[in-house]
Amino acid sequence: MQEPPPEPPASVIRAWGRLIRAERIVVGRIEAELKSAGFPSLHWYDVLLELKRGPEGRLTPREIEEAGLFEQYNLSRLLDRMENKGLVRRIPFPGDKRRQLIEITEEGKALQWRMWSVYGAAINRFISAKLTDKEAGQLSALLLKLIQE
Amino acid sequence: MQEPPPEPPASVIRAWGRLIRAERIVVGRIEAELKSAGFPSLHWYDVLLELKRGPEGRLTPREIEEAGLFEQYNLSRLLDRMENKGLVRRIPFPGDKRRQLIEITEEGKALQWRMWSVYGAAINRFISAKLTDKEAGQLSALLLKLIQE
DNA sequence: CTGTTTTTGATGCAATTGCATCGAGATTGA
DNA sequence: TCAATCTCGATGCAATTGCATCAAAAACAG
Repeated sequence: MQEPPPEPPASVIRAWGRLIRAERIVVGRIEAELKSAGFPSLHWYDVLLELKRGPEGRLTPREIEEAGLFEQYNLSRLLDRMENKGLVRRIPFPGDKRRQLIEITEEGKALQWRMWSVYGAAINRFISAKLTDKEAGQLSALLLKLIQE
Repeated sequence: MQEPPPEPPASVIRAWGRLIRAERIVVGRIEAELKSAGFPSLHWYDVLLELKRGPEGRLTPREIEEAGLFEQYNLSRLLDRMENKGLVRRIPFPGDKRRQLIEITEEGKALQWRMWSVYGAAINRFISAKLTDKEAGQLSALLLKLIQE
């Protein structure tokens, strides 16, 4: 015999609802800023930033996938689009013909840089302005608990 | 002359990254549970729940849109799909021929209920298990600051 | 009133995402 | 060694989302 699962606590349900809302609202606002400045979406930015941080500006698709929580098939096609725009370049992976390395181009680096000026300003406006440094730290710590395991 | 915008504080950048990650990870886990139990996505659930709470199980599309942060065109088509499955019904809005009321059906109510047993259990597993009641309250309070304005 | 503007919901079309599966190349295990 | 399995990335096709715009009805302004 199995009991029905206990109702989640009201505090948890409220936190969960706000997590979804806060994420959507802030992402929406930031995406709107990027778009109105003529830039592509945050996904593009994420790929560019990960690559820039990687050794020699290179990562395998799998690494990008994990870092940015992409689906394999979505990333594959996103990289197609980015390659078409000259932001990244696919190069062979030495010693394994299945794999490949994605390398950020100079153009890609430049775009990441230009996007950051808008993105950073948006973060300031939509997040820094609403939280003290201490509160931001508390928020990070709480969210980390959710991510772990 | 305009200064470049100051870099957002590291604490804020970290919190922002975690907000995105936490949301995606938890949504992903919960959606996976729902799907593997044969249920539709959280969007459907959100619509059903809002309707169930509304007076007589009825709301206008605009009200659902605002409550669930839907785009107008997405909601319009989501309601098409839900109506096709017999979960909701469109009825005329008395005194305004532009508007309409969306009414949840008995089938819709039943689905919301069955989904909740899986959804609630998932919330327990993925959130309640990770946060104390007090922490959930702190998280809500911090996220509220982000949402406001 | 009556012409203009606003609100509400729908829809054609393009872009993106999700799902299933594929082919090529590595890796494993008897 | 070599057949079976697994990993990596791509892709056909369906579903969903985003964008622009529309038509109808209501609200508004003179």
